[in-house]
Amino acid sequence: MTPFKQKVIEIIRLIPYGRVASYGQVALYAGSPRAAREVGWILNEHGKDLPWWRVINKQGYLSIRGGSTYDKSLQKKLLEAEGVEVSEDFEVPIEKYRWIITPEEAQRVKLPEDYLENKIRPMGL
DNA sequence: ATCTTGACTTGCC
DNA sequence: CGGCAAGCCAAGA
Repeated sequence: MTPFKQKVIEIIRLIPYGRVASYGQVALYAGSPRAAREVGWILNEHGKDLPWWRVINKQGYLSIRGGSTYDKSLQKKLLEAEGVEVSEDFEVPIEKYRWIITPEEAQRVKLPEDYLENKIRPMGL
């Protein structure tokens, strides 16, 4: 269990009910802006202990692949149960539901200071 | 040690 | 819209 993994798990647990975050966003908050792929790997491994359905890709699509333990239909159901809109083709208006970390939470997970000073936001925001 | 893969993202046609 | 390459980090072969 690497520190990065621990962080990622911590971050994902911070995502509130009814909100979503992208893989890249989680990676960013965990201190490695480009480790989005690793986030997916971690979710696949620790999904059972996490609100895995609140993590989607940046374009708003549910990224789960066929072979995974989890599937899009279940994710769609779980999201809708929290009030998040999911279209027929599994697209979510992510900007509408995106979770932005608060300074308090950032401190709790020891997010490097410059992330806050520069007011770094999720990629593309 | 080296190479491939992946629930990703971005940039460049 | 769509495809493709590169970057990233860890796991497995």
